Amino acid sequence: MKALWEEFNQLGTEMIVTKAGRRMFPTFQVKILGMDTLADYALLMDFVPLDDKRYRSGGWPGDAAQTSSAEMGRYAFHSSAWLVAGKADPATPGRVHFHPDSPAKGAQWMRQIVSFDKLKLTNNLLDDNGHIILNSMHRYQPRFHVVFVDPRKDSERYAQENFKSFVFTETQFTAVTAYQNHRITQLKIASNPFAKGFRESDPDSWTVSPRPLLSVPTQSRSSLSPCLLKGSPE
Amino acid sequence: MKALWEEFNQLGTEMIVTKAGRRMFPTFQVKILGMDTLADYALLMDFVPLDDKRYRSGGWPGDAAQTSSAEMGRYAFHSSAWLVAGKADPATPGRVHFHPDSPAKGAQWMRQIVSFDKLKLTNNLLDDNGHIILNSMHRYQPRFHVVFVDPRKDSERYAQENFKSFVFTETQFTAVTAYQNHRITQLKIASNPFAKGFRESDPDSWTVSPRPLLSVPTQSRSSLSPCLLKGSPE
DNA sequence: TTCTTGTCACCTAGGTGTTAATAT
DNA sequence: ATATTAACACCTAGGTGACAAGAA
Repeated sequence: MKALWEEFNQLGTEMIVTKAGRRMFPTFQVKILGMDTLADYALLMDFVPLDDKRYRSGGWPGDAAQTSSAEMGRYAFHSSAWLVAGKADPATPGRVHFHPDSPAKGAQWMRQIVSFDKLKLTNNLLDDNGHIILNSMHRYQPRFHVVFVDPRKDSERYAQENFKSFVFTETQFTAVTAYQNHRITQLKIASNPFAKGFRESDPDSWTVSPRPLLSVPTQSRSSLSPCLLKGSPE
Repeated sequence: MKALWEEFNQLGTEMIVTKAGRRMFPTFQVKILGMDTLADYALLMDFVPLDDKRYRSGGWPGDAAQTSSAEMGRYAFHSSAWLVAGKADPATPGRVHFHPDSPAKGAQWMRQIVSFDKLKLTNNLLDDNGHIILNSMHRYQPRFHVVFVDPRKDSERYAQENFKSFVFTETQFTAVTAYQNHRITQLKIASNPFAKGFRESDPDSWTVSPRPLLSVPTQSRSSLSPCLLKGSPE
């Protein structure tokens, strides 16, 4: 699903945040290699601000080249640019999302793709469902962490060497309470099965190729320790 | 939910088995007390034959007292008795269902009621979904086991003392591919939320009392170590 | 004006007993 | 005859963006 992340990223990925908590789409998922089969690991994610700015939806009525004709919708006027609205709001409570299967053996984690589809984003500063709290209209970079559960008694001493972090730049996004770029909306509708109700193309054409994905297999992912991971998040 | 199990048991509980696997209803669930908060435990269930017999649906056309008029359905003729049809079929592959949260700390298990709602029963001898395999038209007794995960290196030596088993006789049942006793069918429809589509009573009456449960709080559960458990399965 | 909230129709995903057809 | 199977309508449970109303 790396291609899908990059397709969103080229448009400027947006993720909805709600009071109750909203899943990410695409889902962040990884294929893991190189773990000690018999050792225990915890897998988790967190989110770091990409900058210290607050954004707002900008209007470029004249930019007809970027936003041509037909696919222009209600928010098309907003979709052409993000403008800096000022300094970032106060940082949200820093939370971490443990993959619910944590802890588990290396063999278990490597058996198949690990999916963080239970992770939810919220803009409620007082959330007590354990969801990730983000500021709307701010940009974030998801991070993935692997923590080795050290069996030694004085494991605290080795905390620094017992985890590795990974960043996939194509998964960065802007948190929003409503989509700003109409092209993002259309791509979500086209690719998220739960949004199928808003598709309006000829149903027959979906039968053969359910998703109009770009077929650009660009290899631009970044990782702090690429040797440990195979593939990339979905 | 102990009252519900007993209500079914008084009629002769039946559980559907299918090729794909079918949940049990009621769900087996327990409230646990007395664990070591910091120790690891695995929780699991298995099923033992209650006897070495095969049953068949018997008909007592004359028993009008038991099966009176209105609630008689298509299988009413069958519902009045179970007849012994002969010796038990060859034993099914003996399987065990680990609660999916296993292993976990005692504190985690005791935090709330533990529910075995992921457990599924099948009659497919070649099942490879890890479901519990049972012979249709045979009677079974569910068992619940608590296994202490011994941190000692030679933990195998203490295997015998590191687990305890519990039996609740009100959860015994006959495995079937289709319900035989029409009263069981009606009680399932009345009490299982997923069968709500088959309820046909006055919708208004459900508003106040969603389930016509018996209010007989008979205390007849058996347990090999009652002191460890509080309450009973649902 | 711009952003946020709550409700909604419309989906996915999967658990029910029913029913008709098939198997034993 | 009796038991099993597979397709089905009808539910629960919850994930979508649209939309109208509200807030800043």
